[in-house]
Amino acid sequence: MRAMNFQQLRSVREAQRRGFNLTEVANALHTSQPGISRQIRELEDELGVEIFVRAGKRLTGLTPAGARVLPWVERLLLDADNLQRASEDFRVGDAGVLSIAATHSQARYAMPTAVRDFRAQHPKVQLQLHQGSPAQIAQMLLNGSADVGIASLALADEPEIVALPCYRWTHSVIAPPGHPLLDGELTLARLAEHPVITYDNGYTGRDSIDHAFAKAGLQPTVVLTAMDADVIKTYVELGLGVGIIAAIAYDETRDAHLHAIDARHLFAVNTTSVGVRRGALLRAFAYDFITVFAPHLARDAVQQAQATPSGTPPVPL
Amino acid sequence: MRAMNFQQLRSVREAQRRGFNLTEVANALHTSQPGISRQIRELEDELGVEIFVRAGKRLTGLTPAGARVLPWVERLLLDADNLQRASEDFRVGDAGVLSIAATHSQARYAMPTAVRDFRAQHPKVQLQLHQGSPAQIAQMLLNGSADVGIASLALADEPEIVALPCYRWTHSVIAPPGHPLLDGELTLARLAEHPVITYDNGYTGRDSIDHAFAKAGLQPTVVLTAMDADVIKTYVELGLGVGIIAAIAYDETRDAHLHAIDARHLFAVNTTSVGVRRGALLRAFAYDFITVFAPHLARDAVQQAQATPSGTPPVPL
DNA sequence: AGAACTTACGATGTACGTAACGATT
DNA sequence: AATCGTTACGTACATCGTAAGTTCT
Repeated sequence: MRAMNFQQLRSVREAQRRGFNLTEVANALHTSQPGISRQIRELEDELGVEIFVRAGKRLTGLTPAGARVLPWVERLLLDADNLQRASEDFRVGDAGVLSIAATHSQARYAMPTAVRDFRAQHPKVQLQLHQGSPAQIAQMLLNGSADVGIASLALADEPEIVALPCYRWTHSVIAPPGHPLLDGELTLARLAEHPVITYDNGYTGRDSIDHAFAKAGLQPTVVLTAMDADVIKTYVELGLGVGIIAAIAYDETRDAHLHAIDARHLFAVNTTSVGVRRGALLRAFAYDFITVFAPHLARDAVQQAQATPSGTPPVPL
Repeated sequence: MRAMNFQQLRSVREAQRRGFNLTEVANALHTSQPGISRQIRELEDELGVEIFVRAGKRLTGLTPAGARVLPWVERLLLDADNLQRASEDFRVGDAGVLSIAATHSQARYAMPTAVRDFRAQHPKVQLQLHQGSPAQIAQMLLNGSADVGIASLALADEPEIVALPCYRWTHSVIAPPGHPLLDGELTLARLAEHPVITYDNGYTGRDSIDHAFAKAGLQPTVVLTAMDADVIKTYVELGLGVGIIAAIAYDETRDAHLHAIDARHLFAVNTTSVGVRRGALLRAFAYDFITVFAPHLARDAVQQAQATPSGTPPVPL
């Protein structure tokens, strides 16, 4: 009696993730390519169903059966991880690794106090802080390389990720001392007369900036974009233009050589969210971190949200 | 690199189900007892956590870690079944076995037309009809020996079972021709003057019968109880008393030698539910059966309900 | 003494990597 | 010709059942 095993499941999952290239899968799983080939065949035999479409000898895609079956493979492997993590809480108690993926803005301006408090509470937990775009953060959550993601609402696009709103923030305009924008009322029209430096597409509320200008029928000259406010500030100091950054990124004492004007009346309010993979169990301290970062998100609330709330069973049909 | 495997998981699950008696587990899983012992040890080693409490050599209970870990073991095995079933739909198409557990009343009076229609739609599906008490039905759903359960709302007690209301029904009183109860208005007080024959505790709305009498401060003489209306009718015919049965169980032509009086004004309305295990994927035809039985329960609606709606993540804390 | 779990051991079978082969681009 | 997947094969290791050993009731 030969039964399904986890190595087979991993092979199949990885084959899909790596675009059906078994050689690549073998490298990723640190084993030989013929081994992978066999594992996949064996699972297909076991289930009595072809999972992959084979064009001659190459794998080129998923069969309908494969598409139906794969979500369950993912779920099974996710649950296997959950089982491991559930026992880790007992095995090593309050020690371990917490991997957080965040955008630069969050890591630099929103998270420091939470990280400090968390470290005090859990000195034995090693923190890994990964930076990336919201899309990269989502990817890290999905493949398990990050436990917690912190970014703007963009995470909510992915159905397998639960995004929990943490706090709301607005933009500020920054300019060098003496800049004409600093006098008088700040309007979109006046702002659009100057060269603008702001965030890259997809980052930190860039959408709401674009949207506001578009809605007003204005086309500002964006002379430079960057992933983070520090870079933007640098170029604003150099006189390349005025900056539009998250209000939280301006510090009156540290950034004394720049002036900030509240711009909350110009651009839509933004929301920062904590993202976690749906259905994934986190270590106890990971839930603690979330609570430290956003006090209204207690463990129960997060788990409730993760449990699979909206109609998203692994199998759509 | 030795990894977790399903046999270990099965051993652990079965050990809990069978009250920590490994010899019994070994029989249930058709293997040797030392094998089970090893499987359990291996999983504990793998997870680095003791799952079972050992008093000397015997297993006596779950450790706190075990209690935390076991729901994930269950989930993993459930998902493994789901994976199998998902592929079965492709492997054998519209063939297979559908196991339905129902109370006698449901099987005898509510299900026949649904079964007939279902058989016409799915001639290649073998139907297994199991009878049992609501508690037994719940048990069968939980251990996978039934796919679909049909019973009164009692199924809803178990959080791992989703009970979907199907239809509502009321009771009738039956009596032999010429019985004094047949003349005049039927009241609880008059009913309580006669010996009563009705369902066993826990069956088919027995609760609502008891409750109605208790609320009226009456204590009827229940001279005989049975699991099903056929037995009750037999003894009512013999003149042992008047019967209280589900209205649906009285057929005017077949039961011509008995008279029925509508008793819906005396006892609370009852609800019959279809129960399925939460988180379990069913074969496509199983969803079809549910829809045939209760047309408002389409596949999507059932799956939605199964997905884990109310806050019941596998791990409570 | 008996029931229940563990340890020990030997046979069977499974898993995996290397190497050779076949097919596709 | 190069890339990619399959087949073949031998070794190493894992699994499982039997039998003996140990501990608790």
